Amino acid sequence: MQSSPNLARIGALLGDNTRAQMLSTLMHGQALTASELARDAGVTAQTATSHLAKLLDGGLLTVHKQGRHKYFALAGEEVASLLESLMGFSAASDSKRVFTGPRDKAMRKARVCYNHLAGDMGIRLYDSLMHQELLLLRDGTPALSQKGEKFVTEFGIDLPALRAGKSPLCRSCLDWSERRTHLAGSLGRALYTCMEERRWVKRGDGRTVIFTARGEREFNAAFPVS
Amino acid sequence: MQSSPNLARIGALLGDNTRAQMLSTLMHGQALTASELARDAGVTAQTATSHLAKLLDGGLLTVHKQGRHKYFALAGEEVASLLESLMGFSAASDSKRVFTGPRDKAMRKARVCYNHLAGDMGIRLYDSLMHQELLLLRDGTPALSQKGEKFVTEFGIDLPALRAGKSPLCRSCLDWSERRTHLAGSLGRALYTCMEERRWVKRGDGRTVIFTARGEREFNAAFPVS
DNA sequence: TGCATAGTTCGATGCTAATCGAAACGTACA
DNA sequence: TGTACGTTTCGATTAGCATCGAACTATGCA
Repeated sequence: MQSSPNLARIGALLGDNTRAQMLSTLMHGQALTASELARDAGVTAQTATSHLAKLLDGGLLTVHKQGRHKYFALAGEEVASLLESLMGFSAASDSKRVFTGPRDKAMRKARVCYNHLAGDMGIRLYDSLMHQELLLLRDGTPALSQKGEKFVTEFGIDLPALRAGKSPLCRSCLDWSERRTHLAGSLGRALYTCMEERRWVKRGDGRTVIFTARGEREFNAAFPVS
Repeated sequence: MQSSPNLARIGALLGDNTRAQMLSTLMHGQALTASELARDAGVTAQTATSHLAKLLDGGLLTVHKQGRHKYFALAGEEVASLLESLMGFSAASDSKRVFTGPRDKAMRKARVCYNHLAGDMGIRLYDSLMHQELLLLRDGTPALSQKGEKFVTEFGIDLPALRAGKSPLCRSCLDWSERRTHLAGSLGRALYTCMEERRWVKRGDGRTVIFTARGEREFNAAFPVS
């Protein structure tokens, strides 16, 4: 009768502070070991184990064993995207809490979301790609135009390698601070990686991304908006 | 440091069976009284009161008092859309549960999602509007073309009245069964209402929507796909 | 004015789940 | 082979919260 067990199940999974903290941390995009996650969340290893087992069972995480370590990561873009919208909703409805610290300002400008660029700069990237018609919407999902394929290849991206991967090339992801959509997918991640390699950006505290002065200049030149 | 309290807060709200059931029920789109929701969820009125207070406080519901009754409804499209994606995720990851009953089949074909049409038929509607260029994408969100304005007016929709309302005319909503986007917003709701008035559809169990034979024929004629 | 019904508040109860200490298991490395 | 470290299992404790009975307030109707 009720499809609610579904909802309650996933809700309960997200509803615990420790697990929420772990998921938040994993939104950075890196895979982390059980003990790193435990330390970060401020619980003992035993407790972390039980939480991670639940998150795995719920399909939110994947694990990959390496020697005596276990690396945990978000199960995929979909999970990241889901979390991003939840956090967005939460931030919006949570008007009591004032989000005006410098840290928050940096988060709004640029942050990483499962290894792709989000925040104001993420949206500028998306808008620019759209505006230059490097990216087109096909059935509601973004796709590279021929011009776009040429562009990203020249930018330094190995397109065939990305296509060979199992995750989709382009996905859109809803930005919580701007309520606008930006580019995710393996292409989104590759673009961000290129920016790191070019030293346009470096990671700040938490999920924040900091543009160097030169980085921002070159970003604006490469991705102009109207 | 952690933006997790946000996540945990909303998660905890959704993580209770009774509250999840209430939200599920409210996804039908109708506003219901506290006692109706209590009965539907199988709890006493006191319990329902406490849950509804929490959901209100969390920004998921709105209330509107009428005499000695209190009508509760989802706080808006965004909430509905959020719940829809959560349920979708849940259904996808929940591969143990087999979703093959006749009821589920009906749900996949057509259901109501906060008073607009979802499921297979919802997507056909969206695709048809796009294909006929009645609907265009502007900055990623759908918008009516001039041709589209004419079309929906002739279909029997009072466009100026919708525009006067506070909720946006067009929104896209992600369909959990099809993983595709369909039309929400006040226009989406108005189109569904028109279909009910024309007796193309009637409500079935839960959120299911049943097309009459004539209804489906006329729907297909009005909204052809490629 | 009085009665019925909708909704709320309070307090007590019971269940679920998070937490950690202790101890085990498994892998790496010397 | 032994030691160190990452991870897991088990059991006991505890805290939070959903639930309901009982009593209260508020609204509508006769």
